[in-house]
Amino acid sequence: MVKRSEVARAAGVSESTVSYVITGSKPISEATKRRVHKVMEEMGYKPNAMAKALRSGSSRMIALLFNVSDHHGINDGDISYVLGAANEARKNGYHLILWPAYDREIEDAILQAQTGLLDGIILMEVRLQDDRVDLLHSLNIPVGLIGRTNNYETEIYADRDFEAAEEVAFAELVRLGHTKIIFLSTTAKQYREGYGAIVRGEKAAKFLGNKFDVEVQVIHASNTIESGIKAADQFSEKFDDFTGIISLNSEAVIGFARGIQRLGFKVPKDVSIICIDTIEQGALDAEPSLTTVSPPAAEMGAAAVRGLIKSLRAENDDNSEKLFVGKLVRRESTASVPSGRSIRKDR
Amino acid sequence: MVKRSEVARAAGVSESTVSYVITGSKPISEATKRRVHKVMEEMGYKPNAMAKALRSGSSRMIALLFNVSDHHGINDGDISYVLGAANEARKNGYHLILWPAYDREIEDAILQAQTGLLDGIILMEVRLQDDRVDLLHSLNIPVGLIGRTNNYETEIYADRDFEAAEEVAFAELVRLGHTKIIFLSTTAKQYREGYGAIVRGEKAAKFLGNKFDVEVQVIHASNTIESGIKAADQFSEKFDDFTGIISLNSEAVIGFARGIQRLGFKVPKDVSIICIDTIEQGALDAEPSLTTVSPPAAEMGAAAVRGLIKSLRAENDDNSEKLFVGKLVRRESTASVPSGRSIRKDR
DNA sequence: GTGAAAGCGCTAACAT
DNA sequence: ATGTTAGCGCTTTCAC
Repeated sequence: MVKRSEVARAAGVSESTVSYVITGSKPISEATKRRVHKVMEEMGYKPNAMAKALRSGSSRMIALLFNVSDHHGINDGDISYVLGAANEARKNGYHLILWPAYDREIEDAILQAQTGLLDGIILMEVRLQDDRVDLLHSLNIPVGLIGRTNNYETEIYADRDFEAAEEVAFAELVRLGHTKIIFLSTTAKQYREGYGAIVRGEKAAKFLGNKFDVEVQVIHASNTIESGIKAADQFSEKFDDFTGIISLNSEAVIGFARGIQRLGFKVPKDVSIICIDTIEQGALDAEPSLTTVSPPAAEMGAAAVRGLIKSLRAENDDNSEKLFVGKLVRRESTASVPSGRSIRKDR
Repeated sequence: MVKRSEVARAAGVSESTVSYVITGSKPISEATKRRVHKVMEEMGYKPNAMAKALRSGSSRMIALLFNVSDHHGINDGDISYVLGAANEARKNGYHLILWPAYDREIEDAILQAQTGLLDGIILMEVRLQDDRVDLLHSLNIPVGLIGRTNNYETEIYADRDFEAAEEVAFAELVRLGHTKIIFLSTTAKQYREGYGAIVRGEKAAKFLGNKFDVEVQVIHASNTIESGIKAADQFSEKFDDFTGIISLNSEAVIGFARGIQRLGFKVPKDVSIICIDTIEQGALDAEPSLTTVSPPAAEMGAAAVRGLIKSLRAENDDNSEKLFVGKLVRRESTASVPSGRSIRKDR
């Protein structure tokens, strides 16, 4: 590896001059610049990243903490958030370390931040009250969130605008004539744990029910197909006059769609379904394919990283987008309510 | 940030002694060790990672190049390989940088390896002849593969043992009485591009057909549900007396299963399906759920990283596992061929 | 516009 | 068993 000093000698200048040429931090004559560049080129000089990091006190590394656990499978769709984040980091001269975190553990990432390995940390699956966020703040470790806490005004984050996203879904169903809408959420346990998506999502559903003057009922299911199928039973027994489904549960909705069809409901003839939070692939795999208002996951991952990097650079970030809606993609699961509709269950 | 010299002063020893205590590279008296440790603890000393990296000439960073493109969607299932890799890196004191690569580009990763930012690179979607591998070798940049080239004997890699995996599937179908088996592969284009999975997969299928003395026909489809549905037409027209399907195509198989059912074939009553290469979630989402011999993706990602790290440490790696089979998981898509069976198409 | 020199925090060869 | 010292490759005052 050829180094700075060798380049300097070969170019007949001092080491510091080479630095100035590279960083542009001082005015250097055109002639010298050219000469130095030429020598660097010829010698195949590559500046050493670790030396720069040591000197500058910044590793340009960001860790993205990716929660894994043995209990529940990984959310395949999360790869989009992660890739969006990694891509944005690279665009800005940073690098994204993928950091598997068991049980939301954060200690080892903190340790590495304190050793100077990490300039900052990105958190996913944020709760309204999130110990991890508080802890990182108290240690002065820069954090960006995909999601957000209750007091997000002071945070760096990128999150879904659940109300706006659901409003798109409600508007679509209302436009199609639906007036009785089921909101398929996750379990009470997860609600209690305070995941922003769930709490904000349910709240928005109720609010929008009023706003659009339609009846809204919430059904809970855990994030599995099985659980969705069970939810379909519940639907059939208690809510079989409802015609619209808006789902916040990317897994269960697949089972739900299957379940109600097994019970004799036609999708979309009898029941229309829109997914708010979804794995795109799952929505495509489902039968019929599901209409969605999907989160722009890659953009959100990118925005969280961009915000974090701006803050690391002490740049202002006031005008950047922090809340994302997502676009309505109409697929096979939505249709108008037939005039004079009444559900027939073919059993 | 408290540093080495401060610890040394506070403990009344020299800086190097502190180093020896930490690295254990020289014998130090128990008393001194204890004292130094106590002081480090009290002062909250954290060794600086960048200084260590500079000094040691090793960043302990590995980049995993993740191919992305605008043409074909990302394979959601790949997250398991990536997480397995990241996890293994951390276990060994390394860190995995997720590196999105457009069009299989590798130049910027090479550059960063040359700046000392990267100790090594992990490649996915490896082709039998892979320019990227050759290039990295020629530049003396350590590489690990998830997948493998034609001359893999000298490579660090973790790959599927396609023949063994398919043998599990063949054996299962044969056990169930199937004697006419369709092998659902990907497109001719991808075959020509020389992806190991496809070339080795098809070859193994033909070999195993002979070995088990069953008839094998290959059907090609691109990696979409639509394409799988079309393949079902082909099946119905030309191969409707075939009763077993073994699929190497994780996307198309979902459409294929749907397509043949629409055409009146019952799964698994008339046709049994086993997936060799699959996204677990997709196999669960499908209706009926699909029997699989899935790749142990996380293990494979881990093995590739482990091999690379061993090589970076100049350790011997001869006895480690490089080829992975995967386990048969029976689900709803497989059943015995009814005695005296003949396919009825209900149309 | 350019150079000399100090130092980021660590390690290890060479003392003692 | 412990200390002295040089230096990893870079940046950045401070001089001229």
